[in-house]
Amino acid sequence: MDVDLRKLRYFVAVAEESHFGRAAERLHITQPVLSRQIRALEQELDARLFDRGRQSTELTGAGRQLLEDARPLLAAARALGRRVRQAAHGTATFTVGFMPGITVTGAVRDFTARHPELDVRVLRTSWDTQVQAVHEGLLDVSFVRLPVDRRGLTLRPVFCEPRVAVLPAHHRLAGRQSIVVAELATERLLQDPDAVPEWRDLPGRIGDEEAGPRPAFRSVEEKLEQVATSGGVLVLPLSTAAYYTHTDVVHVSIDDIAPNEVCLAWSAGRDSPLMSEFADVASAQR
Amino acid sequence: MDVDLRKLRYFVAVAEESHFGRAAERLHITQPVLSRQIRALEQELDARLFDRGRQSTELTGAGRQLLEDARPLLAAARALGRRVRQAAHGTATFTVGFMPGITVTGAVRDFTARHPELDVRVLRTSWDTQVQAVHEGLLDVSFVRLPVDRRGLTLRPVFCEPRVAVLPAHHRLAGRQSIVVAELATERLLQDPDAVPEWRDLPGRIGDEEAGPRPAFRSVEEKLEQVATSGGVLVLPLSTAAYYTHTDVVHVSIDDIAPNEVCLAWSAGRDSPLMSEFADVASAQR
DNA sequence: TAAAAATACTCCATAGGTATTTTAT
DNA sequence: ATAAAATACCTATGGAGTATTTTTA
Repeated sequence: MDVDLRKLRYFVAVAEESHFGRAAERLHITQPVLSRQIRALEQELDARLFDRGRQSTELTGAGRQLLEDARPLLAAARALGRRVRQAAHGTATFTVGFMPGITVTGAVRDFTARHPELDVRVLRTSWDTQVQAVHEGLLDVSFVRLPVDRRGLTLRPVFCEPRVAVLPAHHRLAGRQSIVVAELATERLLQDPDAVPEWRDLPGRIGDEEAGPRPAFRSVEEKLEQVATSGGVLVLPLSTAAYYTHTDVVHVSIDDIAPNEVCLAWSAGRDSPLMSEFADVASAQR
Repeated sequence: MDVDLRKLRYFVAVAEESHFGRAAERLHITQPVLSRQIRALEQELDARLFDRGRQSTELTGAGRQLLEDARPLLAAARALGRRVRQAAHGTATFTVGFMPGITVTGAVRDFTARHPELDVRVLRTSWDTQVQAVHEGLLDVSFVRLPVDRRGLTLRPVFCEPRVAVLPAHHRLAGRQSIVVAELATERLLQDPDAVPEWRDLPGRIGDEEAGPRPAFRSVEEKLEQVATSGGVLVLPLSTAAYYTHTDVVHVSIDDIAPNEVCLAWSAGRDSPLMSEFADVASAQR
C-alpha cells in the first residue's frame, strides 16, 4: 500500500551509481537482495525504472520521475525524525543557519527576546550545505546566498551586497581600485562556477578541461590559503572577504558583476508564523 | 533506519481519532496491532507521542510535531506513486485544476500548442479539494482561489475579480444595485466563513452557535439550490455566480469587500521550468 | 468495575543471506 | 568469454491475528 522508504533509498543508490553491484556495496547489502528489492519496487509502482544493459544501467523516463520525487521525500523523512526527537527531549529549539560573513547576532537577539521560551541556536553552513541542511531538518531557517536550488524552499530576500575579487597580494591586479570581470578571464577560479555566472559565461575564459579538475576545497579558509600560496582567484561577497583577514591576500571590487543577494530560506512545507516572524525580524535589521 | 510510512499512517489515524480502538477500525486492523505499532514508532523516534488516559488519548508536544510533518510526508508519498505510474505507461500528461467559473481554455490551448508532446488535461476542483489535489499529485498545477493554506505550495497571482452576494430572487436586497457587507449581518451564510473574512468579522452578525451547524453542502450547485429554496446567502466571485444561471437566484455586487484573488498553485518541491512556463502562459491571458 | 490499552502467544510475509544460473556484449 | 544481474533456496525479523491481562477514571 504505502511505498517503502527503504526501497526508495535503494533505488536512489542504484540511480546514482548506475550499477547494482556498487550500489549494493554502498548500502552494505548483497547484490541479489538489491536486485530483488528494485524488482519489487518496479512491480509495486507498475513501472520499469531501469534499462539494464551489459555495460550500462540507466534510468527510464519513469525512473527519472521517481528520482526527482524520491530524493526530497527521503530528505523530508530524515528531517521528520530529527525534529520529533528534538521536540521530545530537548527543549524547543529554533536553529538558524548562516554563511560565513553574514552577521546574525542582531536578528537572533531580537528573536530570542520575543520568544524567551525558545532555545535559539546558530549553525554555520557552507556553500554546498546551505540548502541541504534545511531539507534535512538540521536548520529551521537559514540565511543563504543566491543562487540556490529553490525547489522545496520558501525564500525571503533580506539584503544585497557587492562582490569582490580575492587575489594574492602580489597579483598584477592587486593594487587596482576596481576591475571588470573580463580581466579575470585567464585566472583559475577556485569555486563552483555556478556561483559566479558572469565569470562562467565569459567568452574568452580558459576551459574547464584544460584547467584540469578543480581541487575540492571544503572551506573558505582552505580556498584563501590556496589563493595565497598557489595563486587562483575567488569572487566573494564583500562581507565574506572582509570577515577573513589573511596576509598575502587582498580584495578589489568588481564593477560589472551583480551584487550577491542574501535570502532567508526555510522548508516550503513548514511556513509557520514563527518562520515569517523571524523573517520580519531579520529584514528589520537592515 | 528509515521511518516506516505505514506506522506514520497509523499514527495519523490515532491522532485524528484520539482513540486506538476507533483508529484500528478505520485502518482495518485490530487494536493490539495498532498499540504495538505505535509503541514501536515511539521507540524508534525515542519520543512519547500520546498521553494515554482512561477517557482520553491525546498528543504530546512531540506528537503534535510529528503530526505536522507526517501529513505532508504521506501526501508526498502518495503523489510520488501516482506520478511514477503516470510517467510509466500513460503518455506524459500535465493536469490543470480549476475552480468552477474560472476559464482555463485559453491558457490550456496555448500551452498545448507549445508542448504538443504533452497530454494536457483539466480537472474541476472544489473549495475543499483545490489544495489537496495538488499535494496528492492528482494535479500538476491548479488555479486556486485565495485564501488557501500556503504550506508546501508555490503561488503565482493570475488575476483578481470582484465578489458578489448571491440571494433568493424575492430577497429584500435582491433589487439593489449594490450593497455593503454589513447588510448581510443577519443572513445565514452557506459557506466556510474563512472564505469571507469580512463577513466572519462582522461585529453584529448572528453567532455560529445560535445559527446551528452549517449544513455541509459539497457543491456550489447544492448551495445555490439551498439559496433558492430555504434562503441563506452566498458570497461568490463574479465569474462563479455568472457561471451558474439559476432562476429564483440573483446576485448583487458588494461595495466594501476585497476582490477574490486567483492564483496558480503547484507543489513547492516541484518548481520545474514547465510550471513557470504554464504560469507565464496563464498570466498572459489577462 | 468497565472501557481502553497493553501483553502473550502464534503464524506468515518478506528482507537478507549464500550459491548458482542466465544474459548481453 | 565474462562481468553483471537474475534466480533458487534458506533463515530470521517483524507485522498481523486471537486470547488475555493490566490500567485508570
